[in-house]
Amino acid sequence: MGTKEDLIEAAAELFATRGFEGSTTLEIARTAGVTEPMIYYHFKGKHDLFTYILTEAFEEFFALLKAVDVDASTEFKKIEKLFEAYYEFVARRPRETSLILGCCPPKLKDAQETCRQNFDRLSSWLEKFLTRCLKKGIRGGEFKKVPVPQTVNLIVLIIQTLARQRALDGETIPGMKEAAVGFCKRSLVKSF
Amino acid sequence: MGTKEDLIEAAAELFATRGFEGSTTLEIARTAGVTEPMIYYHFKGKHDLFTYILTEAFEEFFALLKAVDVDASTEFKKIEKLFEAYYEFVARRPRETSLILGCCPPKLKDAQETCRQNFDRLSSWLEKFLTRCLKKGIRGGEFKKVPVPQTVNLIVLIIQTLARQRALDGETIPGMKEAAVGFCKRSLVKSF
Amino acid sequence: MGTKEDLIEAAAELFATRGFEGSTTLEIARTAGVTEPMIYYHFKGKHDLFTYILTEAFEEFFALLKAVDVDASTEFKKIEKLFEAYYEFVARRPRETSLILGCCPPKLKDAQETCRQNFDRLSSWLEKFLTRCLKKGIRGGEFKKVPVPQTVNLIVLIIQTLARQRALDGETIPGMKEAAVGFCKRSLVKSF
Amino acid sequence: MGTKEDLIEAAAELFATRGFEGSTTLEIARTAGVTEPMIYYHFKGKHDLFTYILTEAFEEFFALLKAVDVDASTEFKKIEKLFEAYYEFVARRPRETSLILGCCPPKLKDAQETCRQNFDRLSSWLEKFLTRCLKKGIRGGEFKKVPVPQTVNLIVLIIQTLARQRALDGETIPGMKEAAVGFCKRSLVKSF
DNA sequence: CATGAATGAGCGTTCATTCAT
DNA sequence: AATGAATGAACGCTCATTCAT
Repeated sequence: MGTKEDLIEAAAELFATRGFEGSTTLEIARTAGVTEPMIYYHFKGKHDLFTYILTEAFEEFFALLKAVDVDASTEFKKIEKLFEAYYEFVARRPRETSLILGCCPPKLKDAQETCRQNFDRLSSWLEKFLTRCLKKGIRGGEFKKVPVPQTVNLIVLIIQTLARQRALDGETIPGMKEAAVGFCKRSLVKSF
Repeated sequence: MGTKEDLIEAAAELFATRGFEGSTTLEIARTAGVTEPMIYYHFKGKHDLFTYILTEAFEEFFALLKAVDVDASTEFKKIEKLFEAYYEFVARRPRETSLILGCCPPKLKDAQETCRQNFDRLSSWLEKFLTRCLKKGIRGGEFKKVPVPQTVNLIVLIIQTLARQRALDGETIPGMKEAAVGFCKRSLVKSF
Repeated sequence: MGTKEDLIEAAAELFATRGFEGSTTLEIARTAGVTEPMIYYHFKGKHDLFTYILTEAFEEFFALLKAVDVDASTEFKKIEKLFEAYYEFVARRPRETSLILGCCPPKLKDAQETCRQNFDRLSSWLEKFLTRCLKKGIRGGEFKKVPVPQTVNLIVLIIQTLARQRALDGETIPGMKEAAVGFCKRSLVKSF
Repeated sequence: MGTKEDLIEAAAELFATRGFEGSTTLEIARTAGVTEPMIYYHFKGKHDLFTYILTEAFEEFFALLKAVDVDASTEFKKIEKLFEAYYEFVARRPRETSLILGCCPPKLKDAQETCRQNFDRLSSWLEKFLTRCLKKGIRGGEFKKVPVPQTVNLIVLIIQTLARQRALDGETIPGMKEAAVGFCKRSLVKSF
């Protein structure tokens, strides 16, 4: 495999487990089996390498999410699909999930970050998607009359933390996804 | 105020906003208005200072939780009280909440950490408390028949992430606590 | 002697002989008999150390020049005094002369440099001083009718290059100052 | 044009503007539109490339100087011719003039440098040439009785610094050459 | 209690150079 | 003739920690 791929591989692993500041360029290079300057041959620097990995991960994740936003027999089915998309991504890219949902480095708080844009894009996509679901479901009599923005936030929170848990620790309690879907269903769907 | 308190104050603020690795001993000392070696006079080092702050915070938090574990008219009331205890702690110690629930420094993953013990103690306390609640509630007919360990994990997850959100960003969406309690109530309580 | 002074001493020596880019912080520290981080304890960095030395040198030099700008029996006496001021400075601070007049690092070309301001200040002072001398001398019949701005530039050039030569190589040809003064006198003064 | 010429062109430009240490092999290669290893195909290394450029420049310069050393009606005419040779070279090869007369890299101080030999050869040629001029002129009554070696050094100094000034900054003050020639003439020639 | 001064170890980064192709 | 990939060595700088006072 190419050196660049090795570097990405090594960096993803280390960033996910030790964080950005906690991983050194020397460690990354050594883990990749090359010397430090190779990082600077393939990337502009440590930060660029980090951004590259995150951007790639976000792209793949957004592609997965796109498949969620389609018609379904009920509104709750759509929410269920969202759970599945997250679980799918965790399964395929556990390390990247840690990076996206996990302990985001304090740096990402700065608005000028490229990565920050992806975070915001994800948040607003989720918000719009779930808001539409809930409103339609309530109007159509499928859902109970729940406060929309707060419930949206709750569902996002549950999905993301669940995915993060799974990415970091693995499936410690089996059947979490089904339980979470059930938990939400009981809380939302009328005839249940 | 004493120097030690100034140091704790400054360190708590910096650790909460910049993270452990992102805060330097020089910054901490300067913010506290003293010189660096004072850190080593009062504590064994940067790490010890961090541990001290976290341990103190945990103690206060555990004291708050103890008040939750008393009799209540219904099992769900107990869960509601747990929500309130978390919100109370966030209100009183927002910085410490960030430290306890927020992006925990990767170092804390090491099992030998003193802090890790507190995390585990909190987890197991919550698990035991909620497990008892749920089982009693189900047996007594108050709750629907939900899968206990998974639901326990879900409630913990919701409470903690909610508290963390509030500590980090403030009450961005008003009425989140009530919405969360309602969300859980609908999902759990039979006659609702 | 204090560490800061040792660092200044070592840095002045190295900067003068090897240039800014050619001197490393490690060399400077070792020559001063301390470790590298001491540079960063006493100065903001390598660049700041350089600026400090140059600024100090310029101050001393300007003080010397101030003594030149006084009344004298003839205009040429003033020019002679300027030669002497330069030679005095070379004798007292040979290394600093090398820095001020010698191979200025390419960086100093940037207008935003603090040092650049000193260079410009020196240039304009010399220009004004000599322009006044020459004009007065010509008007008063002491000097021949020479083209003023060009002759000013020539005298500056001679003085500075001579001083630089002396700072870098020492007095290789004896009696250079007297010869230079004579050279200019023959060229400028009428009754000679 | 061949790759080697492109490299020389690019390197001359960069060395002249940024200095030897300030120019990197990557920059040189990129400016030349080739890759770094080409430098090592055509030259022994960065240093060799520098030496090559300087040596070439010196050769051309020496050729120009040879034309100066011929008979002329007066000794001062010869000196005037020397001024013209320098100005001719500046006009034809401004970048190389910067390299030869400009802030010579500190490395060139080492005696073992190939370039150093050229510098010395130039110096001694100038010294011999001007010494002969002055002695003849004094003996023949054309020149005033000036101290020879010092005056030689002064004339060299004036010519070289003037040429350097022109190469680095352009003709900032017009008529400098004429003024310089006039300055020397008044100082040297008796019937003037 | 408190500090100014000092340091070992390490970090991200750059650079001239080399090598396999 | 030319290049992509790779590296050893060094550089400017930071940081947690220590020590003499």
